[in-house]
Formats: sequence, structure tokens, C-alpha cells
Amino acid sequence: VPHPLPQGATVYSVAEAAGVSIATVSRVFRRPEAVSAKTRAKVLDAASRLNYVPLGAARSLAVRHHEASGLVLPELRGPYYSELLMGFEARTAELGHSVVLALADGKHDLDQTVRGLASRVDGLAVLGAGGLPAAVLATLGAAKPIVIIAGDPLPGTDAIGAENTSSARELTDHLMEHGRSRMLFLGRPDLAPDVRDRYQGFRQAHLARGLDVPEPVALSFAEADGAGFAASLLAGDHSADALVCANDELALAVMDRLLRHGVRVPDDVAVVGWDDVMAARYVRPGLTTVRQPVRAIGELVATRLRERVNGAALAQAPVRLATHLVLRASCGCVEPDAASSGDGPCGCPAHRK
Amino acid sequence: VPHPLPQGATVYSVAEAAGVSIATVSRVFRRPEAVSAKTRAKVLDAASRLNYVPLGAARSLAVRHHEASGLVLPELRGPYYSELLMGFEARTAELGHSVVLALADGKHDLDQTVRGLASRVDGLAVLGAGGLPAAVLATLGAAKPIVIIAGDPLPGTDAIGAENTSSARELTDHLMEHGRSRMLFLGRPDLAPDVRDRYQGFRQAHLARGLDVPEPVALSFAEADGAGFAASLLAGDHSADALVCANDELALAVMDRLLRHGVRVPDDVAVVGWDDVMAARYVRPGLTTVRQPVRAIGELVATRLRERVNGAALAQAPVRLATHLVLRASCGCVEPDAASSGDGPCGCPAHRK
DNA sequence: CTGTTAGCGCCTTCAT
DNA sequence: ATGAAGGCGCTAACAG
Repeated sequence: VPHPLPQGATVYSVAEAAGVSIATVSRVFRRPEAVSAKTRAKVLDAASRLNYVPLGAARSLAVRHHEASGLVLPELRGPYYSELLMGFEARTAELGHSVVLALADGKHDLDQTVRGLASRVDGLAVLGAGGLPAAVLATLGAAKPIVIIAGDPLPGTDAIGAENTSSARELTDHLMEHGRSRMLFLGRPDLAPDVRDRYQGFRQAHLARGLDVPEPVALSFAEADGAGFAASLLAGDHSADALVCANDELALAVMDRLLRHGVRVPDDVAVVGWDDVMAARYVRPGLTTVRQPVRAIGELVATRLRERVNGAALAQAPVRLATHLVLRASCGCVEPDAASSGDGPCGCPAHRK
Repeated sequence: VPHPLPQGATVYSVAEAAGVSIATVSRVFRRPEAVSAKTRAKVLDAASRLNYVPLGAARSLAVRHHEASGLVLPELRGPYYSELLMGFEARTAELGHSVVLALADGKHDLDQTVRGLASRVDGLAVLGAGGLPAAVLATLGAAKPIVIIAGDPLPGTDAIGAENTSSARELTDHLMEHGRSRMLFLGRPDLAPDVRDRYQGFRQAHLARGLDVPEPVALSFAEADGAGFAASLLAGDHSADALVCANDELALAVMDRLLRHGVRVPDDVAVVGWDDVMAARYVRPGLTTVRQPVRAIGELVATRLRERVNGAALAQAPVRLATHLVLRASCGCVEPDAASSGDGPCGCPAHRK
């Protein structure tokens, strides 16, 4: 950086302008009630006249904490990460702290970025720990609290996420009750812990009925992958009457292609996903999906992180928040009411237990 | 905060462990080439053994800048803000800085939050300046560089956003070429500068043809508002053959309701929006919309902010990036190809100029 | 209620 | 190539 910052006002300049000592200036901002009304007014006046903006770094150094929480996310496409971030930010701000954000995708020097992040926060939350070297996480974990989001806890870290296995089993069961028997799981269990857990639930549902468990069809989340799969399904490379997709983007892409080629959904093949994106309720048929309490997760992560920073002990076990099915028409249910937005429970026999 | 941070490693402890002075430790991280290979190894070894994570605040204080950029956004729903943030983060990280984020919506003490933000960054970018008191912005603007996103520049600030007026005029013209004559603008021009500019373009298109300009229908962005309007349209409170909606969420909500009630889109009424959200290409008919170079805006804002921090002069005029129409079926165009994703230009006469 | 003073951890001349 | 020393702006005792 060429030049240092243009000199701004400091406690010294404000103190001088107000005719008081720097301690008084500091007090006016930290413990206003400990200063006489008259002096306070003088100081505030001087401060605003000089456009005084305190230097956070100096305060942090003095009080020995950053008053900031770090968050590392893969990216921000779709509602999942955004809602998580909104929850995290809301709670963090409520606690009086700042949030420092880093996105992993497309970063060739993730180490650098995350190290930089870590040096300016009191603790950090990470989603998609797969992206960064375990060594880095270990170092950071030893230096400050870390919360893993939607993943497996590392030694010395907390982990918070949504329930995936049981919702996947429930969803698979639901499809079976609709009479589906040749199901396929679309997604890469090796790519992320949630996908792994979803496949696990898919698997359990099959085993519970004594059925063979189909191997997962290795597709990433990308919409292009969905289109590709649809093509191979149409070509007869696969045979299925229900598709359990790792997320909604994939489900929507596949469903869209199938529909365009005359395949009837759900009659010929049912399609379901995860996340309940906006498009899920606007497409025809409405997409049956799983909604996760994403915002709540973000809030919880922020809360937990702060507790750890303040000295709380490590949790014994990962926290898993409950999810719930959103039944629309793509699984074979009948949409409740043509004039409603399609979010209520449907009245078809399949899920009237 | 109950306890100060648990003492971590510092330059002092690392120096001691490595048997060198603190200056050498500092050099190893700042100018490695200025240290002999042997000493460097000793220091790095000690550092990793002690899990040394430098204290950003101390460095910031010493070098007199934060190496961080602040960003204030209203919220993160939909692709607009997310993409903007992704662009901003990518570029900021590329420049070796951190991004500190604050969301305005639902914050009762926005001042506090933004002040806190400002105290830990070298400059900040703000979208939706309406949310926070002009006085606060003035103070901050006097102390450090500010870039206004998608809004009007304040004295002393830069402004960067997308072109709205001309795309709105283009869109309106397009609908007129489809033979529409009774058009309505849905949205509140008073709520945000972009909406104001879009209405302005809508207005210009009318004036250019010597037509009366309909008053805007005051709806916020909320999906619920769209449903409400659809109801009143069905009830006959309004009459229109084309609806220009301030954004896609509104457009989708309105279109969905109309379709559910048997209104044919685009035959009976055309519907268009802004943003090109994912749902826009999955609904039937596909939603005609305007795509903005949002990511590019985010990158540009980050770049510009850094330039200002490094001493660049204020820009003379706001920067407005070009947008482009995405023609699908909801405006009356024929979708190009049933098997494609519907993003290419359509072949209908209306936009073959 | 207000002022004085001693750091917080790191960077950076200036010597050696 | 390395060490010594001062200072960045702010806070928090401790005096008065």
C-alpha cells in the first residue's frame, strides 16, 4: 500500500479540542455515565466536529479481543448459504460484534485468506472444511475456537448442522408409500457430509424394507449435471421411477429436462430435492423437498462461537437440528389448493399416517 | 465480556522459543528474503509449534491501516445481493484484504453496527443508504472513503450501479412492440433509486409515444404484495395487458396467482421483471426479465474502494454498468427451443429490430 | 469526576 | 543478517 491512511482524529486530538484528557474522551464512549454531563457534551461536540471515528484496531489491542467473528463459506449461490449468513450476522451483531466473511470457492490461496481472517477474529465458523488443509484448521483450532457447520467435528471443535439422515429416510419412505420401487439417489456422498448423510438415510429406508440399495449417481450440485443425467435417463442408461436429488438445483434441472422431453412428473418418475428454493414452489409440478432451519443454524453457530470465545467448554456431541418435508406434487402428492401457494400439507393418502 | 482471551503465542514467545529477537520474527513473516534460511527455519518451526496466529489488531495499529473493507447490505435474499457480495469478496480478497459485513434489515441499532463496522475498515461500501441517518454517513464519509452502490452519490462519495432507466425503457418498448398498450408499473419508486429509475424509463417510453404515463402501483418487493395485487386485478380494480414489475419476485408472485386463476400469460396479460432469478427460467411461461452485471458491480465497487483508500481522487460522475434483456415467453415472445434452457434470444418479430 | 501512566502486539527505522 | 528501541491509538488501573 502506497500511503498510510490520511491522519484522522484520535483521542488525543479530540481531548485537546475539548480541553480534557484522553482518558475522559475514552470514558465518554465506554462509560458515559462516569462522566459529568457538561464534560460529556464538550467531548461529544469536539468528536463530531472532528469527525472522530475510533480506531478499532487500537481498542482491540488494548482490550485484547477483536469483537469480531469469522465465517468461512464455500460460496453464496442459492438460499442455503445466504440464510445461514443472515442468521449468523443477525446474532453476531446482536452480541455487539462484527462479522468477517471469506468465501472459499475460486480462491487459489485459501490458506492465506483464512489465516488473514483468523488473525482478526476471536473465533471462526467454517462450512465446507474440505476446502482447506487440515493442518491449517489444526493450527487455528489450537489458537482460537472453531465451530464446524454442517460437517463432522474435528478434535477440539464444535459441530452444528441439520439432521439429514432421518429426513432422507423419511423422504424415501414417503416415495415408497407412493408405490415407487426403482429409486435412484443423485449426488456425490463423498463431496459433503450432508450428502453422505442423505444417502445414508436413503440407504436405511431401503434396508428397512429388505431392498437392495442402489449405488449413488455421482452428480455434483451443478445444474448442468442435472441436464446431463436427464439425457442419459432418456437414452435408457438408467431406469427409475423416482429420483432423490441431493439438492433442489439438481432436482429442478433434471425435472425441467424430463418435462421438456415429454416425461411425466410425477406419473412416470417422481423427483424430490433438498432446500426448498424459491423456484421449488413456482414450478409445475411443485417440487417436494426438505426444508432445513438454516437461519436458526446460523444463529446457533454465532451464539455457540461466542460462548466458546467467552470460555465455555467444548460440546460433547454435534448438534443436529430437525428438518421437515415440504410435500408438493413432484413426489406424487396432490397439491392442496390451486389458489394457495402450495406449502401446506397435502391430503393424499401417502402421508396420512 | 467475562475473560480476556486466553493468552496466545506472540512475537515475543516465538522469538524466545526460536532464540532470536522479535524483529527477526516479524521479518520472517513480512520480508522472508531478508532473513537467512537457517534462522527462518528456526522461527517458522517455533511459530508452528506454538500455533502462532499473529494479532491482526496489533499489526493494523502499527501499519496504520486495517487491510479490510466494509460492506453494508440490506439483506441477502435472492441472487442480487449474494452475487454482489461474491464479487465484492472475491476482489477484496484478491487485493489481500478482509471483508467485514453488516446487514441492515431488522437491525434496530443500525447506527451502532455501522459505526462499529467503520472503526475496523479502511473504507466502506453501502447499498440502501436510505436505512441509515444521513448524519452518520456524513461523519463516516469525512473520515474514510465511501462508495454508494446502486444509489445516488452523496457529496464526497463515489457511486456505482447498474443502468436502470434505459433498460426499463427498452423493456417497455419491447412490450409495446408486442402490441401492449395498457401497461402498469408495479413497485415503489420512492423506496429505492433503482426502482425510481426503472419507473423513469417506463415513463420515458410512454412519453416517447405520446402516451399517458400510468401512476406506479405501490407494491414493495414482498411476494405477498404480488399476490394481493393479483387479487385486485382479478377483482377488476385494475385493467392492464402488461405488468412491468420492479423485480422478479414480485413478477413471479403475480404471475403465479394469475395463472392459478385462469388468466393466460402472456396472452391476456404480459409480465416482466428484473434480476433473472433462478425461478425465472424454470417457470412456465419463462419470465422475461433484465439481467444486471451484479457480480461485476461488486468487483468494481471493491476495486474502486481500494483505489480511494490508496489516495485516488473522487470520481466525477456515478458509474452505471449496462444491463440486458432476457427474453422468454412471459412478454409474448416465443421460447426459442423446448429442449434448451430458454436463455438465448428469441426469434419473434418483436425484438428483431 | 478527572488526569497520569503503563502497557496491549507488532512494525520499523537505526545501529551493529 | 540481526538486535534494540520507540511508537501506533486506546483502555484501564490508580491517584488525586
